Amino acid sequence: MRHMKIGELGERANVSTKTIRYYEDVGLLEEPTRTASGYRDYDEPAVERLRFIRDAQASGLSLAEIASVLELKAAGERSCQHTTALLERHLVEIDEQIVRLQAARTQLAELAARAQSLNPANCTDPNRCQVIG
Amino acid sequence: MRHMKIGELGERANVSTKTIRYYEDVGLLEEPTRTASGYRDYDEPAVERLRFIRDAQASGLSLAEIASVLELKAAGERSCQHTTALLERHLVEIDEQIVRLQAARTQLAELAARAQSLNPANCTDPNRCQVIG
DNA sequence: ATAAGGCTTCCAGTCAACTGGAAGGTCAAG
DNA sequence: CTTGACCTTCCAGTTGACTGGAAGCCTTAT
Repeated sequence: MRHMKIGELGERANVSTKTIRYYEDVGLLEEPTRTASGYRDYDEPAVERLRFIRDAQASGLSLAEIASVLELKAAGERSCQHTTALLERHLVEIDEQIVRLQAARTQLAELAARAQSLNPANCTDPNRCQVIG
Repeated sequence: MRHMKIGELGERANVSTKTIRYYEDVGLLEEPTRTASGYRDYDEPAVERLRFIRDAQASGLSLAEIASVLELKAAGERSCQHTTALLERHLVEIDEQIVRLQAARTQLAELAARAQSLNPANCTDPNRCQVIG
C-alpha cells in the first residue's frame, strides 16, 4: 500500500484526521505532498512517524518536546546539546514513570481482585458510580 | 510526625497546596478536619492517599476515574460493577502503556546514543532548539 | 508589636491538546 | 448525474487540570 489519504493514515496510526492536521499546524508533522485535487498524500513512512509521535507522547513528552526530538532525528547529525540533554533527562523520567506505572498496577490489581470477590449486584444507588457515566 | 498543615502535606506528596485544595473541591479528597483557627489538618494516611492519586494519575487515569476508584477503595465492600469493570479495563491499558513506554524508551535511547557520539558544539543556529527554550 | 510567611476563600485566567462546525470541493458507485 | 463518503480551510469552543491573584486571618521569631 504505497500512498494514502489522511483518513487511512489516521486509521493506521489510530489518530483522528483532525489531530493529524493539528499536528501539521503546530509543526509536528511536515506538510505532505498533495494530490492534483489538493488532498494530502501520505506514504508508508508517514505511518511510522505518526506512531513514533504517539509512543513518544505516551512516554510523557509534550508535543513541543517531541518536535525537537523529531528535529534531531531528522538532522541525524549536527547534534544539538539541548535536545540531547532533553533526551537524557527524559530517559530517566521514563524509567521513573515505568516504576510508577507498576506501582499503580499493583495497587489497582489488588483493588480489582478484592472487588471482584464480592457481590457485584449492588450498583443501584445513583449516588455511586455517577462519575463514570 | 502526627499532624500537618497543607503545606507540609504538599511537600511530602510533592503536590502544590493549590492542587490539594483543587482536589478537595472536585471531590477527590474528602474535607479534612480543621484546627481551631480554620487550617486544614492532615494526618499520616493523607500522605498515602495523595500519593496513590499521583500514581493512579501517572498510570493514565483521569481525576474522575480516580475518584470512582477511591470510592471503591473506601467502600471496601459493596463492590460496584462499573468501577470493577473500569479497573479491569484500565489494568489492560496500563500493560499496553508499559509496552509503549518501553518502545519509546528504546527509540529515544537509540537517538540519544547516536546524538551523543557526535560533536555537540553545533548548537549555534537560533532556528534550532528554539522549542526547548 | 511588628514583619514574614503560611494559611483562608473565591473567582478568574491559563495551557495543552484537541474537537466541532460551517461552507464547500472531489470522487467512486449505482 | 446525483448521492454519500471523504477531503479542504478557517475559526471558535471545549476539556482537564491546574494556577494566579486579591483580600485578609493566623503564627512564630525577633
